[in-house]
Amino acid sequence: MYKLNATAASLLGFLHEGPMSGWDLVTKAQTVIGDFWSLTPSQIYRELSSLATAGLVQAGEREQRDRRPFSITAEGRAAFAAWIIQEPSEETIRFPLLLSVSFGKYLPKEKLISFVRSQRSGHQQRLDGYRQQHSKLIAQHPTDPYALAILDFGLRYEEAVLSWIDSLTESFSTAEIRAAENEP
Amino acid sequence: MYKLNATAASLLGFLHEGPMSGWDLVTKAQTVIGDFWSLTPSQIYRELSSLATAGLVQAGEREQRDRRPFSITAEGRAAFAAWIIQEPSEETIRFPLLLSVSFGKYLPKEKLISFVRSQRSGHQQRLDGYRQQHSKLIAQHPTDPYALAILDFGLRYEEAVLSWIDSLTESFSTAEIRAAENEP
DNA sequence: TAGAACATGTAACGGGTTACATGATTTG
DNA sequence: CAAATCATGTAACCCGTTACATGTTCTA
Repeated sequence: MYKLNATAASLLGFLHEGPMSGWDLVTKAQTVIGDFWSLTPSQIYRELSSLATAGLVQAGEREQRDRRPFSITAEGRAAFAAWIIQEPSEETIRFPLLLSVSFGKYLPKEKLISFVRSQRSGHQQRLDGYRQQHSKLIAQHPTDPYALAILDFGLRYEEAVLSWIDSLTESFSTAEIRAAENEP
Repeated sequence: MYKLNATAASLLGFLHEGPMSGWDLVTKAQTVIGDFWSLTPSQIYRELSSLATAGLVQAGEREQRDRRPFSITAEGRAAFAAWIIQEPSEETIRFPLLLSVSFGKYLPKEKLISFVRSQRSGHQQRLDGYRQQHSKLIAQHPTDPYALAILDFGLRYEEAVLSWIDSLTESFSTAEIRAAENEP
C-alpha cells in the first residue's frame, strides 16, 4: 500500500468533508493546520498529483477558472485510516531566534534586542488571532472539541513564547526592549 | 560569498571555541541546540565537507580513531559574522500529535488518549532534564545569560505542552488519561 | 573477550522551499 | 480598465532523513 506522508495524509483528511480543489485545500490546510504543520501551495499541488496517480484521490471535471475538484476514493479512505491510527512521532521545532540567542555573544546587544523585538509582534498578533477564534468557537453549539483543543495549544504556546520574550528583558537586555515596545 | 544555511552556520559558531572533530560537533550540537534545531550526524559530516570545500573550515591531521579536527578559517569567521547579523526567520513547528488531534474525529477515543499519554512522558522527562540543567547553571558564576535564556525557553515550552496535555483530560477524555498516568 | 560506545563516513530518497510562468475573474 | 485576488501548476535546488558500511577503543 502507498505510504503516506503526514502532509498528503492531511489532504486526504480534509477531503473526507467533500471534494475540494487544490486552492481550496491550500487555504483550508493553511488555516486549519498551518500553524503547527508548515506547508506550501507547491507541495499541495504536487501531493495531489501523486495521490491521483496512486488512485487515492480522483480529479473531477474542470470548472470555472480551471478549478479542478478532487475527491477521495475508497483506497484513499483506507490509506488515511491506516495512517491516522499510527502513533504520531515527536514534534520537530526549528527556531532560528533561539540560534541567535545561543550565539548571542557574537552579536551586538542592540541587534539581538531588535531581533527579539521584531519577533514579539508576530507572536502577539497570532495570540490575538487565537483569542478571537476562541471566543467564536465557544459561542458555537455544539463546540468542536478537537478544534478547541488545537486552538488551546496555540494559545498556551504563544503565551509561553511571549512571556519568555518579556523575561529576556530582565535577564540580559535591561530596560531596552520594554522601552522600545512603547514606540511605534 | 558562500551562502550559509543555519545548520552549517551553527557548526561554524561552535568552531569559534576551538578545533573540533565531526563527532565532537555532533554531540555539541545535539546537546546545545538539538532541542530546538534538529540535526543528524549525517548532516553534520556532509556540511563539514562542503564547508571544507568552500574553505570556511580546514581539516587537520588524523588523530587516534581517525578523528579529524576541523578548525574555522578567517573566511569561515567572516561568513559566520555575516550570517549571525541577519534577522532570524520565524520558527517552524511540525507537531504530529496536533494532526492526530485535528483529525480526532476519525480516531477511536482510546487511541487518541493513548497517543497523548505516551507523548506526555517524553515531555515530562525533558522538563525534568531542563530543571536539573537549570539548577546547575545558576549555581555557576558567572552564569552564561544566553545559555540560561534558551534553557528558560525550554522550561516554559515544556510546561506549556504538559499543561495543555493535562487540560485535554477535562475537554474530551474525562478521567481516562489521569487514571492511566498512575499506572506503570 | 565480547559488547558497548566511539568515530567517520556514503548513498539514496523524499520532501520542503523558492522561483517562476500563466491566465481568469472580481472589484474599485 | 487596472489592480487585486483567485487559481493552477512546473522546475530546480537544498536539505533533512534513513539506511547502511566500516573500523577502533574502552570496559565489564
